[in-house]
Amino acid sequence: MKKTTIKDIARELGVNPSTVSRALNNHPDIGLAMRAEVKQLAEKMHYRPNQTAVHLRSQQSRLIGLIVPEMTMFFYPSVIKGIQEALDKKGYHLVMLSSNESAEQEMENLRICVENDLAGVLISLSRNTKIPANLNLLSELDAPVVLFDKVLNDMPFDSILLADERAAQDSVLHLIHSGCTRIGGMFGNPNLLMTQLRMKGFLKGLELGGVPFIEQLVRFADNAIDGAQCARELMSLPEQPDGIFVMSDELIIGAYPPICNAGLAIPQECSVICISDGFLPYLLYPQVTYLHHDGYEMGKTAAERLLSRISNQSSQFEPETLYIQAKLIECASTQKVK
Amino acid sequence: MKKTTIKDIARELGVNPSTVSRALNNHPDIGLAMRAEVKQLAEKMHYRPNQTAVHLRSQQSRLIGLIVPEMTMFFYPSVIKGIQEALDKKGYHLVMLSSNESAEQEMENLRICVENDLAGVLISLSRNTKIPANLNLLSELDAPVVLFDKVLNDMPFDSILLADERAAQDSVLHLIHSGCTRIGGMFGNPNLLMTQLRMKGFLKGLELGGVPFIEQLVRFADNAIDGAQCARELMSLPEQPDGIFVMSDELIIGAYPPICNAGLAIPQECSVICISDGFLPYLLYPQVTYLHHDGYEMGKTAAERLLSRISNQSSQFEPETLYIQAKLIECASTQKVK
DNA sequence: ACGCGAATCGAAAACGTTTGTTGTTGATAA
DNA sequence: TTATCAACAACAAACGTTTTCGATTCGCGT
Repeated sequence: MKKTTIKDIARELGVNPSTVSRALNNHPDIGLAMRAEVKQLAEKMHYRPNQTAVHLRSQQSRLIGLIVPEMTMFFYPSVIKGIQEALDKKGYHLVMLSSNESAEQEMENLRICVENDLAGVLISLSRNTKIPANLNLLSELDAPVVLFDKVLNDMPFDSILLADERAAQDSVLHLIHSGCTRIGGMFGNPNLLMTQLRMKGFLKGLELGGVPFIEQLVRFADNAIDGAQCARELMSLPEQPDGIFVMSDELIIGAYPPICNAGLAIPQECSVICISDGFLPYLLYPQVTYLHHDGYEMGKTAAERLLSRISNQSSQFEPETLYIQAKLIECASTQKVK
Repeated sequence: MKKTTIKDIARELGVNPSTVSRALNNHPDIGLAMRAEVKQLAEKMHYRPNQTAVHLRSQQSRLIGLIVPEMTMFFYPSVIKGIQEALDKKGYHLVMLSSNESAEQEMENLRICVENDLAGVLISLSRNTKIPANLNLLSELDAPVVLFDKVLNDMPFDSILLADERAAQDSVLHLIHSGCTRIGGMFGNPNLLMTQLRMKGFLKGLELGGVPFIEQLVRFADNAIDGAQCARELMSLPEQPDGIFVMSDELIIGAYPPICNAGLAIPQECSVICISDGFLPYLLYPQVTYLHHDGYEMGKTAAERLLSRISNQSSQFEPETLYIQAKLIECASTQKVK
């Protein structure tokens, strides 16, 4: 069944399409009688405005692109939820694209955003993205861009980040206050800004807490499997750690079983703390204390910022970086002292 | 910077826009020399076809809608991954909408699909959706619809379902083969088709295995919290179960801790099996044997079916129901006999 | 009676494509 | 030479809106 258009209504009523359009949009030029008549018929004919045509004519879309490296069960579901709520409120909708951790696929996704003339784009960068290659395509996109979570330095866009350094620092300090003196750390790929910041916070925490940095207790792993291996190495050292900071969900999931099975009592002999989306720590046994990396909050913040950039499109702007603070959620696994 | 259009290229070359369009689309009417010239200039001017205009003119979109009840970390991330891979291959993109378990929001989302003239829609129904209310809006949508996972009976659409009954039956039989004789069950909302089917499989499994059905050992819970409560009740019965079937991820996550803490050795005194997306069972301790409800497979199947309906739009069709088989993944928690 | 400003609506162009039709060449065949 | 036919490209309409610019009517004050 063909959809009814403005023209159909106009023909039926013997008026001009422009009149129908104005009537439906409550334009003051149209008399109240006519408005009512038009609206009533529109209702009766199940008229739905064709957003594609609106978009083409008005030159502004109500679609927002979201590009993520991979659709994992950590973090991104809650990010998406946050984004959607913010967008819904303003009548925008979400187009989901995945780069699969490939810079090429990411460019391809950007091309899709350009071609579909999306109103704005939210990006969490793939781990293989280098700056200059993607930047020219990004400049073709004259829509606002907001980066979140996975970003690179010196990009001319708004960024939403976890307060990584602070979260790592707080984690370490919490371990120290629980009585730890030999603190290990498990980190992700050292090329990532995120890793560097959390490393920095880790060191700062040690310094502030007056606890020495022990290089052998620090490991870098790219994924859960690596994480498990590193954890085994760590726990089989002659002088084991009495506290471990784990930088992410992906790592804790691999590292925790080996840590638990190493023969040390948790948390009495070895405390564990991590930075996490907040779901895993409840499931692992014993439960893990963590600094909550709130995906919902981050998604919401990113989307709101993007929308505000869209409405103030014209005005020049300085790119800003907003930080989401991580909150400490305490479970059994660090409560060494009573 | 304004985007270059076909008109710009045409003006630059002193030819008609239609020639440019045909040249870019390798229409045989255009000479090879002209084609090359056009393409070269298009490249140089960074021309990107405006998909909105293409869509309006050709009357076919390359956007697919996805409506889910809620963006949870179980199941849907892998579903989305499966959908995206299938869509990507054919050059379609995904618009994500959430109904938040509300029938009204779901209708609103459908309206969005209609207004944006999406090429097709994938729906996992909200738990509050009743048939007739949404059906008239669904009929306005002249694009194909495929339902998956959460569906209702007697809807004139393709459906992709887990082989629920079979999965439940296999679960129970596996418990029985492990030596269980007093088998409990935890189920979701009894109004859901999914619950009814899994209940049916549960009963069939008992029958086939020659083990009696014990009504007191069966519980219904709407969510994880309820699940925990029900599990406590179950485990505090005078005659405890020696095997428990749990119908879903949402329930096992609430129910497992009480089950573990009830004083029975797992799996020696009480075996546990569930139907799951496949992630939780590895995290819980002790690990849980499960029948794998593969979201990726389901998303892929649903998307492929939708795309095939889209290409054969014209031909009449009989709605079909496809079943995804669940595979048994064995962990420690049911291996009672050795 | 004349002019003037509201009030209401119509005509047409525009957004960027695609496509059916028509027109212009140049070459080939009769 | 003329008719015929490719080959190529221009013209114009169309998709469904919105919006600029006019056109018409009516009431009212002078």
